[in-house]
Amino acid sequence: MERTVSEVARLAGVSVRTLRHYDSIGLLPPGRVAPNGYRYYGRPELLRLQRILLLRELGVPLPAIARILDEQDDEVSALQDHRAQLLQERRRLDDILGAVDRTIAGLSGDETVTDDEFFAGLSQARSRLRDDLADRFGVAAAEGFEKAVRATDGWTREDYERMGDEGRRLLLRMAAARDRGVRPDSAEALELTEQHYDGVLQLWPATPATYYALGDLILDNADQRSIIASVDEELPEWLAVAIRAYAVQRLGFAQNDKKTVRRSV
Amino acid sequence: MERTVSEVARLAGVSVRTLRHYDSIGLLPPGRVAPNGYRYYGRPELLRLQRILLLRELGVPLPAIARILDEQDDEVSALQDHRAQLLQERRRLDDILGAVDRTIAGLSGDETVTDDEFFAGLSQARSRLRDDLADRFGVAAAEGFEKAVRATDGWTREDYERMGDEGRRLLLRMAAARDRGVRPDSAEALELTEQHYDGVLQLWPATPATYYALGDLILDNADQRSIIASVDEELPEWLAVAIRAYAVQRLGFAQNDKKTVRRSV
DNA sequence: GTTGGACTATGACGTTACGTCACCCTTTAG
DNA sequence: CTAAAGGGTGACGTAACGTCATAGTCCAAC
Repeated sequence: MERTVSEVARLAGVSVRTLRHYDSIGLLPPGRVAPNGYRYYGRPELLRLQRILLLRELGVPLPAIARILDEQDDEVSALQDHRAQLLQERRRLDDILGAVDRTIAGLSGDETVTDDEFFAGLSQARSRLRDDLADRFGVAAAEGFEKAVRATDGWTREDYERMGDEGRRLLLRMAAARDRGVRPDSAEALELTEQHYDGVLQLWPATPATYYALGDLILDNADQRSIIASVDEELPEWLAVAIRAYAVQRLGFAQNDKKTVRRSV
Repeated sequence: MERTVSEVARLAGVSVRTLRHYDSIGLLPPGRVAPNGYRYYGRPELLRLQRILLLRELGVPLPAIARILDEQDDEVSALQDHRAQLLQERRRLDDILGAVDRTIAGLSGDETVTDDEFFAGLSQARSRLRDDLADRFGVAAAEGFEKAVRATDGWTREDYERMGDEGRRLLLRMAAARDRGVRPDSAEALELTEQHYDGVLQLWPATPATYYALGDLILDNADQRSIIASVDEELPEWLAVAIRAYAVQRLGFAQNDKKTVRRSV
């Protein structure tokens, strides 16, 4: 009843190398090893191999299989844990797929939105933002915004989309940090927020006070909020706190000045 | 405007090691390398890094990113190819998830089907199969089946499920072979079918003629067909041909004998 | 007895995208 | 001038084997 490696391999539908591998990691030692080093497998080893291969097909990593088979780890709960990981993997795949789709749509000119419509929409979004800025910070701030915007006159649609990607990447990193439990006023968050501040500066001559107040704007302004929320549902609140913390801790904005800003509305 | 490794790493949110890696594989050489070996990155490298990271987040492997950026490979079609691979990955994950769920359900006693119901269902399926065998091959064959079945008297539900897994694994390997374009009468298919034949022999004293006729049974008998089709939609037809080929080429069943079998109905 | 083909064995490298030492050299602030 | 940052180059580890390269073993045929 003893089988050689190649016989077992043929019966089980695996390679000889796989059997050698399983031996070397101690997952499936042969029942007997002849003096010449040849491996021979008996019925118990064949049965164990069946169980190994079943779990392997379910995507369970080999060390986990060893635990389940040897240490009498509960098979059901082990599989349930594994199932949870598979689900997470699938969610990650879905996220990536969504991002790929959006990217393809953007790059391929998005038939549903022509360039004209794109720029019209951009212009509309800008004027809504301008009005909001004027409401909050006064006409001067809105004019500063318009002036900075003029610097983008020569931009192509691709330029905008490239910049959008860059911003989205930053938001993704913030979302990842939030996921890891990073507080919005921690040093790590301030590092990230600094990049946000730098980005904002390129489009708007923000002062410590106006940057502080931006924390409110991204919560209230529908356009801004939805951009951020599209990356992570709970990111707007986190970013708002981070922005205020950055303005206070790194830009020296004092809470007392807050009224000044409000008054300038 | 030149940045050191750590500056670039901080700005882009990657590790220094990653930049060294990208340099070593030629994906992102620094704009300038000082005599002391220090790497310095300029604006073009930062922009390239942005594009690299965007694609990386989309799950594109680094060599593919290099092709896209350097060889002017069409970005959109490259992403579409990538998208197709992601979809395939997700399908694979879904398949595994389904298998895991079925396995968990089986192992945890499947509340929806009690042991009593399980054995009742088993008994029903058996009697349907027995009737089918009697119709096709005569009462003697059906009795042989019953006799073999008695050998499983002491089996627990787990034993049955273990054996079902074994059978399913064989069917999976056949499905994989079929997917690769293996013909059901090729040598490789005969190897696999031999294992099917061995398995059948344990439950039923098949003769070359009856095994040949089993090719029809798995197509016509609803229970058998659905078991096989649940693994792969098009497997029943493939296996039917493989069974007939095996009976002829390995068991020496002659086509002329076919009438004999039919007559015995 | 030997020859040859089939089978077996043991390394060791390759794969993916870096993380993590270990060890050494510059630059810079005090 | 010294010590702390920060930079550099290997080299190993990761998951699960595939794929050589090299060498010993077995068995049937001559």
